[in-house]
Amino acid sequence: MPELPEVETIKNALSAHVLNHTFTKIEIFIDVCRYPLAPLLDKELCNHRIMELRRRGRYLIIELDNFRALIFHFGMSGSLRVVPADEPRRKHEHAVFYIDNGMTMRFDCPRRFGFIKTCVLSAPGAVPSELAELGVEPLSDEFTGKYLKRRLTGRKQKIKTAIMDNRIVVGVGNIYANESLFLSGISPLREAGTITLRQCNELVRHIRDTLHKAIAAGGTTIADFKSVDGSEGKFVLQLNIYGKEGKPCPRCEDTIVRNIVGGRSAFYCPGCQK
DNA sequence: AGAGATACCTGGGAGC
DNA sequence: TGCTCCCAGGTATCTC
Repeated sequence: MPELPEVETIKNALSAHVLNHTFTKIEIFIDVCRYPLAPLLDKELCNHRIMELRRRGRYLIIELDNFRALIFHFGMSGSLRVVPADEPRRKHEHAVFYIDNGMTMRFDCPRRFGFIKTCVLSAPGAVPSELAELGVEPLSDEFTGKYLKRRLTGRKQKIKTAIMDNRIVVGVGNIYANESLFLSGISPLREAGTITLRQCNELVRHIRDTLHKAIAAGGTTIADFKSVDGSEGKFVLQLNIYGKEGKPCPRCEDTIVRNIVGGRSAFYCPGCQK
């Protein structure tokens, strides 16, 4: 699944192929991914220079020279690859962008959880209004224990739900949330507002740590993508708690349990996560 | 307004 | 072997 580091990777690799180029044609092959794809047929998206690629959270933004922008989200199975225009289309390539250099950029999304939106920017370089509410980047200096504590104060929702809320911090998925709560010794069921500053510091440290490990482990994906063959890399993360229901806790050997929190599986050790 | 539930979708694994 | 069922995931939207 494209996590935050992988979207960054996609952005960097894609830049070389599309920056300062134009799309000459856009084709869609299904009506709807997460949202309708018909807006991609807007002629304003073609024959305008691609000015900049940006990442915000798990969103990729491609900005054109006419205030138009494309916002990509890859859901859990989406990807972009750049291949020659005459290469046969794969089953789940739902949108094909023809580039003025003979290549195509293809949006592949088997589970259709991803999306492509179009938007009009208020100014060059502006944040699309759709993304204005997003919280801080987890690897930035803004994401500190103090910041987290401030955002959690007074919140009654569970801590796991809170750290997965992208209005607070972007890019913390279910696996990261489970793992970083385990490493911090905090139960996912804890009321967010009761987490102390000290625990917030720990949580921030472990979220960053887990992300950094994911980046390191994602190296294969990076290499593959740069070769533009689009093959998926092995995203390997050392998991302590995720998916380990019924197994002994690696820290205290109590039995790991699973609970549904915010509609998602929460794995935790009742012995050492309080 | 805050918080929780749900829809969206399909590949893949489990169970029969 | 082949069938059915259910689950995973992030976001937007709905309801309470």
